[in-house]
Amino acid sequence: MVKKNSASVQRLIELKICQPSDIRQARVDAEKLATPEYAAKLRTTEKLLGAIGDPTRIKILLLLSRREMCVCELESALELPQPTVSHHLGLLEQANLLERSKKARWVFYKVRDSPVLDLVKGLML
Amino acid sequence: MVKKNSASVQRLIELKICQPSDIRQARVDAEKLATPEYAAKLRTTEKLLGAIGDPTRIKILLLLSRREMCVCELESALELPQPTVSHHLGLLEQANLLERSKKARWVFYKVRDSPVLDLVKGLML
DNA sequence: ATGATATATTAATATATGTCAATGCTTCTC
DNA sequence: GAGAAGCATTGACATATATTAATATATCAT
Repeated sequence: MVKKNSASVQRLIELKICQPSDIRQARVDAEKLATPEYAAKLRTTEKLLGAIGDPTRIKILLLLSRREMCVCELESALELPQPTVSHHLGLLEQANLLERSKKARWVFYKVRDSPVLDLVKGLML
Repeated sequence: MVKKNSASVQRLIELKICQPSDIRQARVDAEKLATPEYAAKLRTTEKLLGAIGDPTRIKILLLLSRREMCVCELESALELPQPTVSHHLGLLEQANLLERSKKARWVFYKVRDSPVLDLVKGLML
């Protein structure tokens, strides 16, 4: 199960550009990243971070960070067709960044507290 | 230049589900988001946040957050071909999350301090 | 109940993005 | 200087994602 270092990495050690302990540590880190638990956490994190890597969704988060809004309001504010807005709202909700609630026949979305939201606001406001 | 509210939004106001002031505020927000300065900031933010929305790049950031590493080390740790690693490193560097330096014939990358990096570490470590 | 409204879902298409072989460039070694 | 090592770039391909028309679902008004 122990993986051999590549020739390049061996050379790094021989030339004392890297300490062997560093290489060992890196391998431990890498193996930890390949662990099932880490893989699961990685997927969650990836979905979360992927959700905020889109300009439309950044705009939606900023609009909703002021107050909750329904789909048709966002549609009007963003000047985008309704299925497009719903699609992005769905992704943000799946990433646990939004929360929905029905009022009459409207569906309102509001932001959930999250360090991710704070980051987006910090970068954009 | 003033945009009319959609029929749906008009109805929201008439039924007093939304205050007219809210709708006005939302329009102001939306117009601000359409501004050239905001568009530029949005592109920067999008590139930055897009950079961390990929599992390989998350792994790279975590490995580099311990110490700087050269491409061949990452290649070996991630078990990915060199062009793939270089590609991701390029994106992270363009997003200003990494810094390069040459030592002998190796190129070392190290993380730059950033709230974005802190977020990734917070989510994964 | 019927038609209208608000939203979600589906499906098709276009675009963007990740992957990696091949190649080029630079620096080192001999 | 010739060859090798380390990395970046290019190009081709596969996959993923955004967009949006069409449709489905659920709720409301009358």
